[in-house]
Amino acid sequence: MAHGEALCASAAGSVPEYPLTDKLASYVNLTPEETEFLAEMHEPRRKVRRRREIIIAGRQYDHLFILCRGVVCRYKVLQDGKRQVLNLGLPGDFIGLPSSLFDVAVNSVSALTDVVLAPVPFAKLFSLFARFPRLGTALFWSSAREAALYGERLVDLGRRSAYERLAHLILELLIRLRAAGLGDDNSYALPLTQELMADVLGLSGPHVNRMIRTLRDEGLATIEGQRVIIHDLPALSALAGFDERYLTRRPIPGLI
Amino acid sequence: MAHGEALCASAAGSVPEYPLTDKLASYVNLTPEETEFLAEMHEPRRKVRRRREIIIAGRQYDHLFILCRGVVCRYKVLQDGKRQVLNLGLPGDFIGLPSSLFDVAVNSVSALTDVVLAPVPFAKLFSLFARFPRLGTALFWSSAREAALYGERLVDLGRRSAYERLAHLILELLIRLRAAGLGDDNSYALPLTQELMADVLGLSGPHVNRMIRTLRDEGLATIEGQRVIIHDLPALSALAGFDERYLTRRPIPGLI
DNA sequence: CGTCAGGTTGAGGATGATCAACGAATGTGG
DNA sequence: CCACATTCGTTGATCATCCTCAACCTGACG
Repeated sequence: MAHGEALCASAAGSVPEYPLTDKLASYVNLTPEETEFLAEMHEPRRKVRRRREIIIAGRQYDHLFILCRGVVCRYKVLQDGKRQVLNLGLPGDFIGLPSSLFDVAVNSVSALTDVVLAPVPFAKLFSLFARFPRLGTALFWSSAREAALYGERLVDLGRRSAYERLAHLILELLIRLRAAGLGDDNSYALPLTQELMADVLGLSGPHVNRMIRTLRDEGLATIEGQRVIIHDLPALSALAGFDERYLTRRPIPGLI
Repeated sequence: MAHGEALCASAAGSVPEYPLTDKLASYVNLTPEETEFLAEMHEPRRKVRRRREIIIAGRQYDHLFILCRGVVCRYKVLQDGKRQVLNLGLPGDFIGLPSSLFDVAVNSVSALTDVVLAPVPFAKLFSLFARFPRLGTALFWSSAREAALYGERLVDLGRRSAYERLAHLILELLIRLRAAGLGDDNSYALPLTQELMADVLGLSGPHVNRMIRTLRDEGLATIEGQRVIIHDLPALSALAGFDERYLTRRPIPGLI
C-alpha cells in the first residue's frame, strides 16, 4: 500500500483489481477461460509515480499497458510549447492507443497520479484475438466506442463556450469515474490542476479559473483542492448540453 | 453515370474496387481466403446520393457500412443549431463507427458526394473476428490508429490558429486522399463547401473564406471551385506543424 | 430567367488570450 | 523545526482573434 491512495479515497467500496475485465464484462458474458486470460493480462504490474512519463513521443514501443490504477493523460506539445491534452486514461483503459501503434509514438502519456500499469506486449494482444475471438470483438467494440469521447471533446473545442466546455468536462468525468468504481453520486477526486484542465479544454489557465469561479457563483458546482462537487446536476447538464448515452455500456447486441 | 463523378476525375488511375481490402493489406499480408471474405463484405453495394443522410442520430442500427466510393462526414448538431463535423470518411473507411455501436446513434453521417456503400451487419463483423483473427487484429489496429486523426483535430481546435488549422486540414486531406487512390502529388478534388470546412475546423464561414484568401495571397495554396492546389508544400507544412507520420500505414510488427 | 446554394466583403463587437503580479499551499533541505 | 523554493491558484488590465450580422455577388440549375 504505497501512495496514490488519495484518489481511491473517493471510491465507494474497494478498487477493482481487474478493471479491464470489468469493462469487457459489460460488453460480453465472460467464460472462465476468458476471465482467466484477462486476469493474466493484468500481470505483472508496474508502479509509476505521479508526473512520470509512461510513453514518450518519438520513441518506439512494442507493447501497450492496461491501466490498473490511477489516472493518466495523453497529450501533444507543439513547437511553440503549447500543449493539448488528447484524453484522460482511467483504470481499465489501454494506454498506448494509438500512440504505440506507430513506427514511433505520436503522443506522450504521463501519470497524473501514482499509477499501476500492466504491460501487454503486442504478441499477447495478438494471441487474445487468435484464441478468444469474443474478447477480440469486445476489445474492438470498446475501443471503437471511445471515438465518441473524442467526438464530444471536438464539439467542446469547436462549438461550445468556455463555460459550457468546463461543465461538460466535469460531467463526463463524473460518469466515467463512477464507471471505473471511483467517485460517488455527485462528487469525485479530480487529479487535474487548473493548468491541466486548460490544456484539456483548449483554454488558458486564468480563464479556466474564472469559469470555475462562475460555476461556483451560480451554485452549479465547486472545484476546491482536488475535489469536484456538483450541486445542481440538472442545471449543469442543461448548460453543457450533456447527454450521457455516449458513456453508458451495454452488452454487444447479437454477439453469441 | 450520374453526378458526383467529379471526385473520381482526380484519381490517377482507376478507383479501387475493394478499398477496405487495400487498407487492411497495408497492415497484414492477406491470404486468398481472407481476401475473398473481404471481397464478400464489399457486397451488396448500395448507392446514396449527395446530401442524403446515411446515419441519423437517435435511430438504431444493427450494421456498419464499408464506404466503397465517395466521401461522407460524421457530425453533431447542437440545440442552438451549431454543427461540428467530427470526421470525414473516405473510401475504405467503416461508416457507423462509433455511431452505430450505441443503443441509439450518437451522431449523424451524411454523404458529401454520391457514394457507394456496402452494409455490414454486426453478425458479419463478428464472424470476421471468429473466423479470421488476423483480419480482426488488423481491423482493431486500423481503427485504433484512427484515434490519431482525432488527436490532430483536437490540437487544431484547441491550440492552433484559424490559419494553421486550415493549412493542417488541407495537408491531412492531401495525404488521406492519396492513400485512398484519389488526388495527385499536390492537388485534389475537395468535396467540401467553405461552410463545411468551417464546421470541420470550428470556425465561421466568413473566417474560413478570409483564411483561404490569405493562403492564396501568401502563395501557399489555392482553393477554387472544388479543387485544392498546393503551391508550396514545405511552407504549408511548416506553417501547420504538419507531420504526416500519423497517417502512414505500415505492416503490423510481429503479427504472424 | 428566376432561384438558390455558395462565395465574398465589411463593420462592429465579444470571447478568451496574454502578461504581470501577487497569494497560498506544499514540500524540501538545512 | 524553520527558511526557502516551487507549484498552484487568483486577480486585473489590455489586446487579438474570430464571431456575428448584413449585404451583395456569382454561377449552376431547373
